[in-house]
Amino acid sequence: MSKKTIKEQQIIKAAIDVFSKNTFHCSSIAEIAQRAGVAEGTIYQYFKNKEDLFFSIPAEKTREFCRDLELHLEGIVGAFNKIRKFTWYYLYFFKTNPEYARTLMLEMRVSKRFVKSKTYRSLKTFTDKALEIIQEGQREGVIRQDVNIYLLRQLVLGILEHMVTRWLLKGERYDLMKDHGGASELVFDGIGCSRPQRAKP
Amino acid sequence: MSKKTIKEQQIIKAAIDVFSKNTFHCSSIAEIAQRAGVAEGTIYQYFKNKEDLFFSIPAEKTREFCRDLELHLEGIVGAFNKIRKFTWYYLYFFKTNPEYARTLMLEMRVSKRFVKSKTYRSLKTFTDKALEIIQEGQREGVIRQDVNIYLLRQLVLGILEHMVTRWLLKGERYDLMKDHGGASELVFDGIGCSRPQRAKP
Amino acid sequence: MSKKTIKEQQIIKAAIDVFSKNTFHCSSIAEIAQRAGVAEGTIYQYFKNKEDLFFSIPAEKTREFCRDLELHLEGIVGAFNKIRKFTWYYLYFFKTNPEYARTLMLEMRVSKRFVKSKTYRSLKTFTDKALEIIQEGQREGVIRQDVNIYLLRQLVLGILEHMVTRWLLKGERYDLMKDHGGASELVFDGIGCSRPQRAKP
Amino acid sequence: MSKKTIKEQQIIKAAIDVFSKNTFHCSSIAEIAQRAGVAEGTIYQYFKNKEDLFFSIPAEKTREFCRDLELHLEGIVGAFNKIRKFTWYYLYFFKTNPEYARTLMLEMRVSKRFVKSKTYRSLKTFTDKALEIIQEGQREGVIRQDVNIYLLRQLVLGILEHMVTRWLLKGERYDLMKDHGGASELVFDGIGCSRPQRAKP
DNA sequence: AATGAATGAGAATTCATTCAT
DNA sequence: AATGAATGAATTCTCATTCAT
Repeated sequence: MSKKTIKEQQIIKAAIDVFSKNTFHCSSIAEIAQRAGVAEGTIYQYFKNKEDLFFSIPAEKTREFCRDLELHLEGIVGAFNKIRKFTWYYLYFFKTNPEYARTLMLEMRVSKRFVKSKTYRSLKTFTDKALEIIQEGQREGVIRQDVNIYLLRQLVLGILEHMVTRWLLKGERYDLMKDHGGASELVFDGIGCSRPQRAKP
Repeated sequence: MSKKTIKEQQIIKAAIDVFSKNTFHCSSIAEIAQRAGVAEGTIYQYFKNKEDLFFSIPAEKTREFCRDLELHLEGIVGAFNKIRKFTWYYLYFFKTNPEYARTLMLEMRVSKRFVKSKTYRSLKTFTDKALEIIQEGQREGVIRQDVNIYLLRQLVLGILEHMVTRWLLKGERYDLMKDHGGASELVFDGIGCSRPQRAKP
Repeated sequence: MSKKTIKEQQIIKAAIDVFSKNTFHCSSIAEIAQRAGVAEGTIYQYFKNKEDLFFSIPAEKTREFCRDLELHLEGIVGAFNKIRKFTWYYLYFFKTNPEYARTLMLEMRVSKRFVKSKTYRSLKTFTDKALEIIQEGQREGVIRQDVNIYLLRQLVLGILEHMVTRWLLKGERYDLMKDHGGASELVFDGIGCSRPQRAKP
Repeated sequence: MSKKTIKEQQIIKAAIDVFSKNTFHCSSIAEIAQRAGVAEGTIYQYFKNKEDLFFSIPAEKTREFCRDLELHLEGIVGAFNKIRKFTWYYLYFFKTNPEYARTLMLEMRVSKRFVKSKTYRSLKTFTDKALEIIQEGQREGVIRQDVNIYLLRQLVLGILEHMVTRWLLKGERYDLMKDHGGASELVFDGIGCSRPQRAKP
């Protein structure tokens, strides 16, 4: 990792800490600089402005997320099992990165500017993965053919997002994954998946 | 309506407009006052401060929402039909109040201070209604007995919230209700509801 | 006392309370009105503006002070005894009117606008009295002829003022009159008074 | 003097000018900044807030006063002569620093917040000096042994303070030092000092 | 005479960003 | 490349005063 990149990483790490404690507006460049151990001016060597720094966070973190997601899916057979692993990892990732979770879910996800940003599009890698698994499921015949796969993906991701958001707003006072069983059974058993376990007449 | 209440309403109306265009921080009291046709100082006769005004919006709107929801549910028989109406009205309400939708979904819902506020608790009237219908469904036997009703409610409301949020972030460029059929079929046909129409052996 | 005067008195009483707690600027008409049990607008029926009300306080209190001073000096014989009584009463008055003392000494006395005001000149009644006693002392021969009586008056009043001010700034935590003996002995024994008791060679 | 200190001095100089013209409340940061030739924000780099800037004035000036006082007392022999010089320098200092005099005497000296501030305690250097001289006088035998030295100091400083305050309130229209002779003779000849020149029987 | 709702001017403070060193 | 002092725009909130009722 080049010297430049090391400093950039330092700054992003500090930014995650600071942005996760406060609103975008209430987070100050001064505090980020202090935490990163650099001068305020230095931040402007690496990032165009405050918003640019802000949006650099998910770009970085999404790369990390996708890389590890691939590892976790490695060797798993069957779309159904992959979906389980996918949702498990999603919740696990945010449970273990609560600062980032706060920043992404409570600040960025609801920002129109973010949705239009280049970074937002980088999340596509991840949503594509979800779609890919669903399609695999259809090919395998464990997901009904007549279901709208885009709608299905939206529901799955929507519920996951909602679970994380709710957890954050409740102050992370309960185990984010305790509902994993219940909620995902309801959703994934129910929605769209042919349920071979239920005998048909 | 008293003269005092009229002015208060004017200010809230202006506040919804202004807050929906920008962040809380980027919305200025000056602009709200101008839109409401009052002096800046007048706002402080009715509201303690900017945040108080901000949180007064959902208090007011939730009252309106609940009142009309009751009307729409009037005369409907069967929990299943009530849920359909409930989700229909939910989407209809936000479709026809997009400014308020933006303020509530993109700003307030993700604010920890809002979640702790008195106003947040006033939303209980509405979530209670959802639970009531689900319970009715269990009594009627159209919803499985073994399902966790709180989890079910969370899923239903979570998906609705997600649909509205996504619609807002996409710039309201499609019809929020076009998915009503598909999404709610997926959810409500699927989740927990025994499907009497599918004959069992 | 006419109805008008009663209300005026109520307002001045409330004003003394409020102004003595805070700076002129930090005292609000709203609080004075509330304490006086009248509407804010009513105050403007009796006083031109905030400053006018402020300056009306010593006008009123000085009348009270002078009236009672006369009573206390009644029947006292000898300039020297009169001075003692004068200083005693001065300290006694402020000790028993600490709110007014704070307002007069810490706020008004140092205000250029007050020194120029009509009210300031009303204090003349009182300083004239001091001069009168000193002159009497000269006539009696207990005060040296060669002393500048204006300077002498200034010293006496200056020390008294200083004693009260210091007491206020120290939070009124000691007895304002405990030094009466010591200080005034030093001053009045010492200053200017020919001391016939000390025989000359 | 470092560049930082130079700018700090500029600001304090401007602050003295502005605060001496108006009340603390009526003095604006904007005007101080303008006079100092810096941006408003710059003031907040050096001072925590308006009050901090305000209280920095006497801290600075007291240092100057004490330093020069020592020089003026240098080489003077005899407590009595030292007291004369002390009072002379006191009046001389305020006569030549009328802006500062106004700020200190008419605003700060009567502020409870100031009396509690750290800066106020720095004035101790100066009052200690007065006490030291008085004690020297007692040792020399030119001041009576039975006099309360703290009371004596209070009287001396109180009269000086009063002379300056009166001069300021009268618009500095007369020579502050013209009474130096008269007043201090009255006080220092009279109070407490054994007058060996007056032969006792 | 009394009210009190409405006014709107006014000021401190914060902080992202720049740029000379 | 790194710094951090300097900037100055931008905004909330207060409160004396007015005036229609």
